[in-house]
Amino acid sequence: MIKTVSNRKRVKLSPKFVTNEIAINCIVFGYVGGNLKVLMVKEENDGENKWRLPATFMKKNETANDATQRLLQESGIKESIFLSQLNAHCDPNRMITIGHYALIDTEKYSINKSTMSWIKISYIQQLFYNQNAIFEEALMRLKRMVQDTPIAIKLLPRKFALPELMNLYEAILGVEIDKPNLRKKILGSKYVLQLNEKSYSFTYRSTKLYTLNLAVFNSYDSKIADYDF
Amino acid sequence: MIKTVSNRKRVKLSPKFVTNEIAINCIVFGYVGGNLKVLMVKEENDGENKWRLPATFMKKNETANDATQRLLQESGIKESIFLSQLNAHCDPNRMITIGHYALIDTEKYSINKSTMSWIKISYIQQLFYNQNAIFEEALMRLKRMVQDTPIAIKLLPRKFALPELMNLYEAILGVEIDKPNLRKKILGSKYVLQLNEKSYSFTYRSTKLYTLNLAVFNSYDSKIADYDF
DNA sequence: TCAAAAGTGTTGGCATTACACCCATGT
DNA sequence: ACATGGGTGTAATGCCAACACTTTTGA
Repeated sequence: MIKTVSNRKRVKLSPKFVTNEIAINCIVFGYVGGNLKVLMVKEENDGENKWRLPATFMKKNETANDATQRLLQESGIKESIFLSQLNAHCDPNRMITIGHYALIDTEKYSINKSTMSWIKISYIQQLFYNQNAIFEEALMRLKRMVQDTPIAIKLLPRKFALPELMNLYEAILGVEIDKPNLRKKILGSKYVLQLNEKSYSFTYRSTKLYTLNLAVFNSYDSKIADYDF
Repeated sequence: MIKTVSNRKRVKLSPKFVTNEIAINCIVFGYVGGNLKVLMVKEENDGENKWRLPATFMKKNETANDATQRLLQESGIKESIFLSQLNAHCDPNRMITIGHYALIDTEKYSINKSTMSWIKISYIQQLFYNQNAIFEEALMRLKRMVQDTPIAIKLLPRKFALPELMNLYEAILGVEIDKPNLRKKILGSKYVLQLNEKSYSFTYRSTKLYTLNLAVFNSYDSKIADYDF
């Protein structure tokens, strides 16, 4: 067996090693008004209103995760469905930004800052600095997760219709979904329970309502944890 | 369309926001002597030789990727098959460590530092600080990649036998592989070309040798790029 | 009454799994 | 000669994509 170091002397940094300020930003995904949206911050710039990703800096005694939780709290989001770190992006001589992405149940929590709002992902164009790269990374990770786990259901309201879920999948993946196959997959999975109610909220048509089968869903929690990386 | 900020005033940091020193470490995987191994650094500690992951600190003008490349260079590794960032691990009040993992063609490059050596992954026990978490993360990412892409072939010597590839898969995934099914998969994929040679190097038995079909393999480069996240 | 959208059923193909088996060879 | 490990073939399975189809319902 290989013996490894259990405690090590404190490293002394020579001047050539820089220390940096650490920025945190978070791509917050939510399903709002039938659309996949991202939480953005309004910023006054030369009298014009423009948008950027929510961001903060790491404080003393905080981990990156702590700082991100704080960032969410400050926006009125007490809890997220899922939160994970993305790559750290380095802008030499400027700063290091650790990206994150979060999934939010927008039925449970509403943002409390007038400077923020939900922006449809198709509207997001050119972000400044490295924020586009981080956004793309978040979207790619969301796509991967949504294809391999049932987590998308948690983005929907507690009572939802299958066409609504299909609409969400299409928004996230950016492709058309085959309706019969999606129904088979979802209903066959036992993730959802059918309710004795019908809805007119999503479309003008009435549709059967379903709700998450928590017991079955929770048995997949360990699989969802894999998507931390 | 939403307008976004294209340039922003420099942020002034208040004293409550800390700046940190950024450590880099890298889990370097290689296939050596029929085993999956990781590059470790010998460290004198109270007269005993112990092992740790290769590490450095980010210098001025460097990105995390730059620093990792430098770390590899300093060990004699000019090029890697694959290199990707892992999560940043935060130890409050101490430092931030950005993990990386690299795959190395050990036939092409040999380490030039007497303080380093290749350690079988099954021998790696308790690492100090957060290095275990980073190691587990690297291994999980490697497993995922190896299951979904043919990259494992690139870890092998230029000429290799199928039982050797099978052995590598078993070492990485930690499970038994069904021999007939693996053969079908690999040979059916056209990733490999059969050579008119036989080998006695891997086992005492003679086996047919194969080599990577670069043209076919390269058509999957874009898929491999997905594993940056 | 008609179009659009909800909802159902059938099919074929592809990939994965399990496993039985033959063959070559080093001891 | 025989055990070990290299190498081959086949059948069962399950998943997924494609698509034809019926039913409902709001306008």
